[in-house]
Amino acid sequence: MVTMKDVARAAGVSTYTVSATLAEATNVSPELRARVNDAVERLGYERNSMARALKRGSSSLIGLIVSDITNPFFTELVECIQNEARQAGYSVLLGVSDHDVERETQLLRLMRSHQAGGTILCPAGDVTDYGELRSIAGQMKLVAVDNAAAGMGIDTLAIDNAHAAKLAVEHLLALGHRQIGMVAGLSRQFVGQQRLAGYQKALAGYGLAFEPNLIGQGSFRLEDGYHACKQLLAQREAPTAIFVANNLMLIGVMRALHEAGMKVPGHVSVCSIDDFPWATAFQPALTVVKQPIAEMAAAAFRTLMNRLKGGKEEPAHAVYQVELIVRESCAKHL
Amino acid sequence: MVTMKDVARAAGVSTYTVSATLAEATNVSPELRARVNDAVERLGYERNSMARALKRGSSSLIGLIVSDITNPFFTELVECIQNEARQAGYSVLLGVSDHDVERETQLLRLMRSHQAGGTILCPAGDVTDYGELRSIAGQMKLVAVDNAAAGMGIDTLAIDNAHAAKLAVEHLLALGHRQIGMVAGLSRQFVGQQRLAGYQKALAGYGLAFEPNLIGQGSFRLEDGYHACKQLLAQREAPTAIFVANNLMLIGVMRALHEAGMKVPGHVSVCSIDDFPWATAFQPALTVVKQPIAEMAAAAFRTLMNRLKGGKEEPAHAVYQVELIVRESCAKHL
DNA sequence: GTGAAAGCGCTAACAG
DNA sequence: CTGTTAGCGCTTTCAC
Repeated sequence: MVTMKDVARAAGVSTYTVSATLAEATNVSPELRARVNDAVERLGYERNSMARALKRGSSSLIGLIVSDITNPFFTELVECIQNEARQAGYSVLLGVSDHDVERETQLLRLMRSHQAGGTILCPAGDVTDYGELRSIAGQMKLVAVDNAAAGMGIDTLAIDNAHAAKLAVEHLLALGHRQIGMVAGLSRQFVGQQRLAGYQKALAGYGLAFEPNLIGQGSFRLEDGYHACKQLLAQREAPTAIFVANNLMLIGVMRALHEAGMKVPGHVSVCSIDDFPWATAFQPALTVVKQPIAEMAAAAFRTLMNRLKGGKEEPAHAVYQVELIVRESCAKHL
Repeated sequence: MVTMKDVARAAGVSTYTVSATLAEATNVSPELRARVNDAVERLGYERNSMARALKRGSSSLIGLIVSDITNPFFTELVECIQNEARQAGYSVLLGVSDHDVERETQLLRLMRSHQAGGTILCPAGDVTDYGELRSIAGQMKLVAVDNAAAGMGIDTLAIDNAHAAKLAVEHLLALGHRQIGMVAGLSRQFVGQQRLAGYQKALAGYGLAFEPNLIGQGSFRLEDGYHACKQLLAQREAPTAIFVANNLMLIGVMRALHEAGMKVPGHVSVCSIDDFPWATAFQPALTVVKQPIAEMAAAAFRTLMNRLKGGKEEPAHAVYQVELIVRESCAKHL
């Protein structure tokens, strides 16, 4: 392994000159600078980030923890944050919690151990799970996205999930549906709770009673959507429309519907939260509530950078606007 | 920041004892071990991976470079490799090259700079782009997956892309299609070249002439599929079937077909390479050639670990079996 | 404008 | 079984 010392020797200068040249300091004479660059090139030298981080007390790493990278929402979030980070000269250490608070905790420790100055976290759990979150994080800055609510003591960014769900369900209601099923998400997460609450609120707004049999419980995974939908279909009074709490479960729902020979929106209308590339390729194109992912990703990174630069404001909870995108998967109930 | 020294002082032992306890060495008395663990707990100590890596000369990081994480193939690959790595005590530093060889090179340098012992790379370019790959990598071990061919001087894992394409096209041929269009991928990548070659080979096997007008050129991105498909549809003699070189472009194709009011498989049959979760949720469910992603991911990681442990075999090129999964998107041509 | 030298926090060889 | 100590490669202060 070629070190800075080697480069210094090859260039006939001290390690300081090498370090300064690499850091693009202004006080190195053009001549030495050239000799250094030449030696770097010739030896194929690459600066050791570990030694650098150790000395400087901080690495150029940020942590990014998501619960499930195969969920298109998170995929895009990772893509966007990764981009932001690269442009700012940071690299991302990726962690996947698989919706497991335990594993999330380990990952947080890992990020800290790697001297990540900060971590963007898509929490797997509830606010109650995060009592010791601050102590795990230590000096590391934390920003929570998606499954986050005010009161975690850190900066958070999310949509108004109850509102998003309400929007979708009201769309169904406005089309005349009264038997509206829901494939709900993890009830121990805010996101799951709030989307269910939004559904109930929409129903209540129309003077409709909440019917527990119309709720299929899931945990945001594909298979959950599949099974919950089958279960819904088996009801005495099957729903004429189904609201699905996220896109991964929507896949499962569509698969179940497909298998059952149910046409969308002919037999049953479907809408869900989270837009994704496939939504328009579908026949019918899928009606969804869209979260502004790129915007949230950029803001999350910006928020983290602010903290890294020593921002001392009170932790803020930013709420992002969603948009109902009406396509073709919901029809009037006759 | 709490260091090992702090822990040692708090526990009334030397740093060695702390280090040994943390390393689960067997030669620390239970009593001291307990005192150390207690102090670690109390102080919220987390070992500094940077210092550790610096001292040991290697970090517990592996690099993972993919060209596009929103491509479900890569998403799943990342998911799988990430899982393997975690189980083996490694963390993954994620890089996205966006099909750009230049950026890929930078990422490789980055991985090296972070002391990644090895990197799993999904190359963005052609073999000719990799003359200096070894010098960029330095001591770092490299394993190439997906867009890789023998002769890169490193371990590679891939499917037989020509065969995969041939399989798909022959399926179309067997159904009676003779006007078969193709939405091809980046011609500067192996994968793109070989899938096109497979298409041509299948045609040749049926004594059919290659018709350049039936090829829509793309670069594996969603929009390419969309535009290439539109272009194909505008031909004097529009194809009765379309073979799409990857799943991201397939989205674009399905979107274009949807917009044009073309029914699948009524008006046009469609098949592509890469299975993905949505394929069965679609109506019709999509016929695809499936790559054994989990298997390849596990093998890639295993191969890398072998090199990390000093394996000295000749670089090998492992070829994986694909499988044509016939679903509903291809119908007999009447 | 440049060099020498002191550590950053940790591991491991050596000494007890 | 435990403590002491010499660096790992780098940045940066201080001296020239």
